[in-house]
Amino acid sequence: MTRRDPLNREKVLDAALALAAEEGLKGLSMRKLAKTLGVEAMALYNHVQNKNDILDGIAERVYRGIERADPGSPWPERVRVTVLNTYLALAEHPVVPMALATDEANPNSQQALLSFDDLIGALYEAGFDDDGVRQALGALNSLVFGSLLLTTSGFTKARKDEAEREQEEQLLGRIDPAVLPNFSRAIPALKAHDPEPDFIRALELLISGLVAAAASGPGTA
Amino acid sequence: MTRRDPLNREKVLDAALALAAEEGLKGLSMRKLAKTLGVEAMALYNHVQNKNDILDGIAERVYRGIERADPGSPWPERVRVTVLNTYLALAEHPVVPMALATDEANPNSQQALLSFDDLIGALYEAGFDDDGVRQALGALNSLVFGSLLLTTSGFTKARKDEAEREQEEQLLGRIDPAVLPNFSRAIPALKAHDPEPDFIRALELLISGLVAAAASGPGTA
DNA sequence: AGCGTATATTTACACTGTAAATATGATAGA
DNA sequence: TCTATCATATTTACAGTGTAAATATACGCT
Repeated sequence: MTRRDPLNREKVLDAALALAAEEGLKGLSMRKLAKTLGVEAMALYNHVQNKNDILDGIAERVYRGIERADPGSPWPERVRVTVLNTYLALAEHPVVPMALATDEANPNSQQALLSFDDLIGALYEAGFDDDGVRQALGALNSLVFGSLLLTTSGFTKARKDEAEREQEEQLLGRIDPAVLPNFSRAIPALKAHDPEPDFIRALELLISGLVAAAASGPGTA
Repeated sequence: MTRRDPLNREKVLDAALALAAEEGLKGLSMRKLAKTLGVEAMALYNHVQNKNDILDGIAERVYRGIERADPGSPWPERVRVTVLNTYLALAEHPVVPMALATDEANPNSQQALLSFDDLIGALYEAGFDDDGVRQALGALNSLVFGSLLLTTSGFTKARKDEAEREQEEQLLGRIDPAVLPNFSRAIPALKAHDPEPDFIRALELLISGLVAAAASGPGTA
């Protein structure tokens, strides 16, 4: 039953990205994905190795969309732009950091390594030695993925359905200001917020630290 | 078939923590868990609401094990100790950050909120306003979870089995130093490393930034 | 001794990913 | 035009998942 307009990998990845955007990583199943394409589940396997391959594919695609920093700009700016662009690209497709963190997608795709390469290049140029580069890279990466995952998961998730919102209300109601005085006080500020400005501030904090460390000697990040 | 020594919630959580330590979050299934307890899967439901309840339980238990900072110490030290102790406790049970990040466990358990409360208290004492507290808390949390998840997942995972190691070798072999000059150079430094010292350095970086921000005025973190 | 209750098992259902075998239909060659 | 080939899609199947419902078991108490 070859169709007049047969499937191909790109269409499968398109549909997967769309389905994951609606239903999340756990809602992305081969059968449901196939249904959105008007096909049976096993048909997908003609165009894709398996489900992990799909996740690898969408991760690689999202990484490909990351705008690269101007190689001529000073290194702190290169770090800032590379990290921020990575954050922004991944934030548009929360399924990707999720899949990377749960090891369902390969974090070392060729496209991902390109971004890493830019970042590492900037850090070497800053004067860090190998250990310093590893530390700085780890810190920046941690901030990106931590921010993305925390804002996606229950900590501070922006999009909540009715049941979740109700459960949250219940939680806040059960909080005893005598037991958690500081948390209670901070509750209004912790309410769902645009995570991007907070991320940018944290990134600036980290970059300032890196600039200071780079100036004060090689090695220590 | 009540047994001479019946199950209880604590035993289930013990076994779940042990099984998850061996097989990871995805390897933790009700049937396998039951088997380690010499019981059928449905027996677990007499002591636990469902699988999410188990994950909530082990998360809460791990959070309970976090040593709290001396309330008398200066705020940067309180931040340092609270964050580090959180990191250390979660690092011993990687399944917990994983379950929190994937929304399979409740990140706002009573025990978790206790740690948050300490942290938030320290930040208010530092002079941050509500927004500053939210930003600083988010940055610290992101660093903790990002570090934990990245070192657990494929990015820089320490424990790898044979297949993974082989796949990694293959990946490194396919890297073209002309395409990824900086990454190639950094490969030796990126090899599996103890993540804890790197985390501590990154945390110090962040805390330094917070100290500076707190001194320079209220609000901005 | 026998009843009630807490606990454990059995069975069942709707899902999951995917291997293997089969069917379909478009295309290339005679 | 007929037919053989081959890429594509479907069907069937299996082992696994979480868990609802019904059933069986054995303990403690009166």
